[in-house]
Amino acid sequence: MRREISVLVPTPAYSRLSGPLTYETDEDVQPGCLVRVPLGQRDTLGLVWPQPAGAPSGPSPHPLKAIHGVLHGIPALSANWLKLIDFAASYYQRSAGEFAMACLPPSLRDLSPLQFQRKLTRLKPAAPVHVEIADVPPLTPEQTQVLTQMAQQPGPFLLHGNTGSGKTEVYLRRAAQLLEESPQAQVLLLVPEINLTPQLEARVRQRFVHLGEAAIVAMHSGMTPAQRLNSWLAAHLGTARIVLGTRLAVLASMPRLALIVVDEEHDPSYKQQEGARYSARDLAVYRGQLEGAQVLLGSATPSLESWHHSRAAVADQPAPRYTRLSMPSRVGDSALPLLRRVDMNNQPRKTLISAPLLSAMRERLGRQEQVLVLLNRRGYAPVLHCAECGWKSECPHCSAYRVFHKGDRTLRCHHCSLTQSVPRACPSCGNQDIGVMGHGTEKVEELLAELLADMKRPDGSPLRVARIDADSTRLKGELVRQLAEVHEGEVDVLVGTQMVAKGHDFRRMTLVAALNPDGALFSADFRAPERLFSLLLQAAGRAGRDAQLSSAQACEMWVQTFHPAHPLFEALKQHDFAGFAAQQLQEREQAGLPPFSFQALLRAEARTQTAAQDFLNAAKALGETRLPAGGGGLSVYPAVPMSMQRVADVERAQMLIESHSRKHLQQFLSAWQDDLQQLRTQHKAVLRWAIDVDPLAI
DNA sequence: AGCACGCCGACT
DNA sequence: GTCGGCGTGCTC
Repeated sequence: MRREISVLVPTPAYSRLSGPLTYETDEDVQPGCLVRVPLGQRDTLGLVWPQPAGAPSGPSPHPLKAIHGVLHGIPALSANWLKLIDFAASYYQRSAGEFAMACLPPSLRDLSPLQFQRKLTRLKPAAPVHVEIADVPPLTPEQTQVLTQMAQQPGPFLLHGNTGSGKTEVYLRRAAQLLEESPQAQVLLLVPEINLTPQLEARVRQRFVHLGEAAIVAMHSGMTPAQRLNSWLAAHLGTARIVLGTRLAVLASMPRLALIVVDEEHDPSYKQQEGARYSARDLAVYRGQLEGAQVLLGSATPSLESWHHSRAAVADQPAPRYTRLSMPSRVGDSALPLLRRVDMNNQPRKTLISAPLLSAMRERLGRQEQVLVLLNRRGYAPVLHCAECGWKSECPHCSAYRVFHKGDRTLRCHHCSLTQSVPRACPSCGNQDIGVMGHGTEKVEELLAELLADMKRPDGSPLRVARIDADSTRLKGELVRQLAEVHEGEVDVLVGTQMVAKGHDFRRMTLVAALNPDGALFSADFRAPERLFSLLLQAAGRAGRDAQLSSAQACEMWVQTFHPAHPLFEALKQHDFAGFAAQQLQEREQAGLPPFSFQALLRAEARTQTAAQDFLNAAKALGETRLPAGGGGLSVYPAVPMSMQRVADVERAQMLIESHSRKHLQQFLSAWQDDLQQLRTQHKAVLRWAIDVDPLAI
């Protein structure tokens, strides 16, 4: 019997084909089935979508094409999963087809029904094994308390636990409980960056070894297409009981999902920064509610959004959305690091490493302890400049300076990757004597090697200063190798960007220093203080995880600053996240910023800044006719250049839309899409545009 | 986005 | 005479 079915195909919203397409078929295909369909000259993957309610069953305006085939052998994607895609696509203003196809494994797109069949027959079944699980640490009273609450309440939960308080153990225990309760239950464990946490995967595998090797799968963008397909199938078929993945895993098909854990929930990498700009943390909360799975967000420094959503209940106010759980103590009672501030106003101008910090470092190193030095700027010097004529190493294609890398004597643009060798003389006036301005990690590494040249290790060899940043870890496997060196004590001083502050525990590290964190104190980005606090507290948490250290060796976090009395540092000194958050939230509330308002950005890219802004302002004009009189609590701000205005010769501009009501913002944005489509024909100079809902940086 | 069609410059 | 540049337009 010939039937008409709706099918999602991979077409971006701006291709004028935003909705599902209609095809004919003889087969009995249900929503959620994967099919091959003809699309123009192509043969492409499609996802059968529920027929729109009250579908006009009259004759279609155009002759319909028949589907090419069905990918048999797996259950259809669940109604809940389709609903998740539908919600996510509409919330983040993308077409459902684009969203759905983007979260299916890429290699699925290239398989014919026959190839797909063959693939399925080669899958490994799950094989539980009978083994004793070793090394399960005893629970602390706080962990017990938190687990009891999780067993009694539905959530979602925000677990606020200091670094070292044993959050991971809570995740594992709760997962174990739920997996045991139901022999088919599945757990989704999300982490910011899987490359940084290979030891987490090892720990999960060790703890759940009895489920069998196939029951635990990883899911992240670093995997090969074949690996990703295997993991996806295992999750979809229920073979995988635990999925450990990065943000893209939040959209994996898991028919028996019982628990979603979002570790380090504040981490910005949960927000996708291109294509469909979704927040995996926020989708996790929605998905948990949709599928009846418990949601646990964990962090030592929760995002202010999550913290606010877990505030104490107040009469006459809407009930908080999350249940807050707290674990303030460190396992083993190791002390929290002490904060030491160096007032840089009292140091000689242009000091990079102050005398008090250096002597503290030397003292630690003398006791064979390790030191971590943080500077958020890679390369040797951020700018090269000529004192004669004022030339600076600007990038010809971007609104940024090219950074001087001494190691390979290059000038590199960190935005468009333009790399040239360092000129011998000023390219503008020929002056031989060009100098550097500012400092990066390479310079710190070099300087520390000089300053510590007289110190020896117990075996008489010189101290080793190493650097870990995006440059030193460009080659695959380098990060893991370098971190292993630090762990083994081969390295005495580690210099790095914020990438080393995440996720790694260095047992012999007893001093962590941030050389120049002041930039974030007075930044135009209202989230900068939140990120700095989180970074510093996390970095401090790297230190002193070794409970065997005596109190005389108590760990220290050093901060060099021109604003030692800044409230952020006061709160950091007390390890007072709650105080810091309260103060920040108060400022946000007064300024009408998130989480007290909701934002979206419309971004445009064009060859000229004017073209980009013209498009945005035309969109603004059309949008404003849609606003109710008085604006309805919604503001559309004028177009402005982006803070990185030009990248690779493309000019970028953006426009902020703000509302006190998430619903109003949503309604406005979806209606506005029509205007934007219209404008496309009149603004051919605009290369690309995109809406970013809940943007992280403005 | 892909992938066609379509109309103008440098090569066997 | 063809190969190939990317401008414009369509895909149930």
